[in-house]
Order: sequence, then structure tokens, then C-alpha cells
Amino acid sequence: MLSYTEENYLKALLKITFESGTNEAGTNELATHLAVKPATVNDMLKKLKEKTLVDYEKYGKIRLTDTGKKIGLEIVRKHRLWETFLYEKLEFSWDEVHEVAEQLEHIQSPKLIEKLDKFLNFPEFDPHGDPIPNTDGELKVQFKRTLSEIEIGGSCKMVAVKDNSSPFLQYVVNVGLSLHKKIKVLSKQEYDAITVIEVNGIKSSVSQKFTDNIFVV
Amino acid sequence: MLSYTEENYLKALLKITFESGTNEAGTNELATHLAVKPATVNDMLKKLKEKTLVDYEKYGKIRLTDTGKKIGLEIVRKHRLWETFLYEKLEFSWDEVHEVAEQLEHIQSPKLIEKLDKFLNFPEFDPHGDPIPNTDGELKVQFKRTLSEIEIGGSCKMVAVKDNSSPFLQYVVNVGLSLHKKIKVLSKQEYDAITVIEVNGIKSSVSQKFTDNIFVV
DNA sequence: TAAATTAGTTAGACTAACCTAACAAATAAA
DNA sequence: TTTATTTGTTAGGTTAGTCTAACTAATTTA
Repeated sequence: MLSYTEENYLKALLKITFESGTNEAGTNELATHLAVKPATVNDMLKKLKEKTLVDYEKYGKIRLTDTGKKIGLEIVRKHRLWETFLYEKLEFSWDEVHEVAEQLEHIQSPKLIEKLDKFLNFPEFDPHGDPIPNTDGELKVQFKRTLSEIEIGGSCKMVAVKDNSSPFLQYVVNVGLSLHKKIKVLSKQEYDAITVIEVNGIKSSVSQKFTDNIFVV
Repeated sequence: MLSYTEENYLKALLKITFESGTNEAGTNELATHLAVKPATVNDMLKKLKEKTLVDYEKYGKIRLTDTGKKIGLEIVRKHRLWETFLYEKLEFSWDEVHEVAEQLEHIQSPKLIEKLDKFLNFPEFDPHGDPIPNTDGELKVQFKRTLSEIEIGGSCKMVAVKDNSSPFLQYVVNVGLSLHKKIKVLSKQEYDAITVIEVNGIKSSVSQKFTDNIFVV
């Protein structure tokens, strides 16, 4: 049985290594992610290595072992199922689900998660469009691009967000967007990539930062 | 913000002081309840006193302050709402809900509890028949007696159980009983108080220990 | 390639929650 | 009312997870 803290380290490592593409992470990087000091991470890495959850050598890169990855994915599964529950059943808004799910993901009860999954009718994606790993840690990968990649005059459908922070999600809601909404790209400035999009007939000008964080198909 | 552990101390104190009738608890008593050593309780009492959650003097009795009681009741509220959720929505059985609710009761999110309460349609009693405190810590008290107090030939309706342990609850299910079921008391041995009851037309012989732990009206 | 910067490590310290062992106070029993 | 028992306290120690400060290794830049 892992502690709350150990679980958080695995989850953060999963995120970092996945996003980096290289499957590797550094001490400082992980420290920043977890909002602790590098020295603290160093101590914890020794413990995680001892438990064969990570692979790492002094001054080397950090990698998750298969077991570490599996446990990390279980936590992600729990997190995303809880987010779905909060959003669909308890009427939480898009930007409120994450914080509470951060706590709920640590509840230890395999039965609870199975039952919750069933209660939610085995969802494949959470309210942010992120795939929910199944019991074996497998997840549906959907082909997707960022809104930035859509050519002028093109149309697409929003399927996920990259940034899960409240300010961003509230901004998304403000321009009339939500999951599965259709977006038209009307124009784009050469100079600063400011893009004019149309959602539900309403036009908005958004930045590159914004379009980079919207996933579409 | 209280720690998980501090919350458990308040909850245990609420239970002990309520059940004793005197509104007081002792160090050893509390230690037994929490499965820790008296020395540990002693340390924690100093901290709780510092935070004005308990009243106590060296070698004296432990009493909850109004604040301590209020917080304790909030935790009981959360615990019982979660039990109701697990039982009614996720099809957990009677004897499985407690353990998971012990974890869920510590999730910090007032909004979550409000929403859950609404989702469950503002229940007043949990699956064991225990009253759920409202936002102000008030709870519906229902007049009730134990099954032991019912005279021979009498009838009654089960409204709650006193013992929440799995073995007892499974036993209750085995004799065909559940909340709001009608019970007939057919006979009772003078010598050892073995009682023959009838539920749904099925007769069972049960001990005094059993009848003491069934609440009826 | 030598100096500067960044990344990672170590040692030593702190807090919360627990423990054991020894002791003191209060209560019950002889 | 003295003794025995139960109950509660204290002192000192442990572990997990955190920190700071000082250090070393690796990498980047001039």
C-alpha cells in the first residue's frame, strides 16, 4: 500500500514523462511539479527506487518502472472517473472538478471504482476530453490536433483541453465553447497569430496560447 | 484546517461522550477506540486543547467544546451521506459501506457535501438507520427501543442497528431482516433470554446480544 | 576549454503522529 | 486505611515527509 504522497509522485512522474515524449524526468522538474524542494524529491526517489517503482541512478534521469506506471495509471483512472462523476452527477462546473478529484483519487477501494465506473456507464473520456484508462491501464487514443493547426476557413470540433486550470477553463466557457462544440477559424494574424474563431455564431479573437490549448478533430 | 487524524479524534470523542451519556471521555477509553496508545492520545489532547476543540485538565475528564462538537458532527454528516450514496447509488451492501465512508468522510469540499446531499434527495437517515446531521449539526431523533424491550407476542418495526460491524450486519441479513421490516416476538426463554422472532413468516432464535443491537419502534 | 550556470546530492534539522518504559495520581478492594 | 489496580502522564525515541545550506556534478556559454 502506497502513501498519499508516494501516489502523487507516481502520478506526477507519469504526467511529466508522458508529456516530455522521452519517458524521462529530472529531479528539479519533478520538484517544481509537486511544489516541493529538489532535496525532498531526492529522498523520495530513494524510497521509490527501493520499492522498484522508478528506475534511476545518481545524477541520472528518472524513469517509471512497469509497476510504477501501472499504479500511476490507476490513479489517473480514479481521478478522471471522479471528475466525470462530479461533472455529470453532481453538477460541478468544468473548472471545479479537478481540485476535488485530487483528493478523491486517493480513496482505496477497488470495488468503489468498479461500481463508480458502472454507475457512470463506463465513460471513455472525462469532462476535459482526456481518456480514462481502463482496468488494465489502457486508454483510447484519439487522433487530435490543436486549434492552432487548423487552416484559415477550416472547421473542426473541440474534443479536449490541454490546460486544466480554472482561469483557462473559464475563458473557454466565456467564448461559448465546450466539449464537442463546432469551431470555425475565420482569420489569423500573420504577426502575432491572433485568431478569430466562431462558435454558435459568435465571433471571438483569441491568442496563440489559447489555440495551443484546445484540442480538436 | 484539521488533519485527518485530528478529525478522527473529534469523531471518536463525539461517539464516546454521546454514548456514555455523561458527555465525558477518558484517555484510555479514547485510546482503545482509536487503536493507539494512551500516551499518543495524551499528546494529541494537548494539541486539541490548544485549538480549543476540547476541554480538559490533567487527570481530568475530556469534554468537547462547542466548536469541537460542531466539527465532529460535520464529519458524522459526511460519513453518513457517503454511506447512503454507496448503498443507494453504487449498490454496496449494508456491511461494506462503513469502511469506505471512513475514508470519504475526510474529503474537504463543502460544495461536494451540499451537492451530494441534494443528489441523494436530502436523506434524514443512513443505511443503518442512524440520523444524518443537517448543515447546522441538528439531527432527527426518533423514539426507539431495542428489540429486547418488546414484550412476548408483541410486534415492532426495525428502524436502526446499534452495532455496525460486518459480522453483525450479515447476521441481521441472514435472519431476513432489513430496515423497516416488521418483527414479531413469539417467545423468550426466562433463563438466557433466547428469543424467537418471526420476519416475513420465517422464525429465528436469536440471543440477547442480538436483540440488544436492534432498534425498533 | 575554462568559467559560469544549472541540476542534483548530502547533511542536519523540524513537525506530526506514533511508540515504549517508567512513573504518578486516582480509585477500588482487602 | 493501607494496598492493589487502574488510569493517566512524562520523557525520550522512531518514521515519513518536509525544509535549508552547503556542496558536487553536468552542461552551457563565452
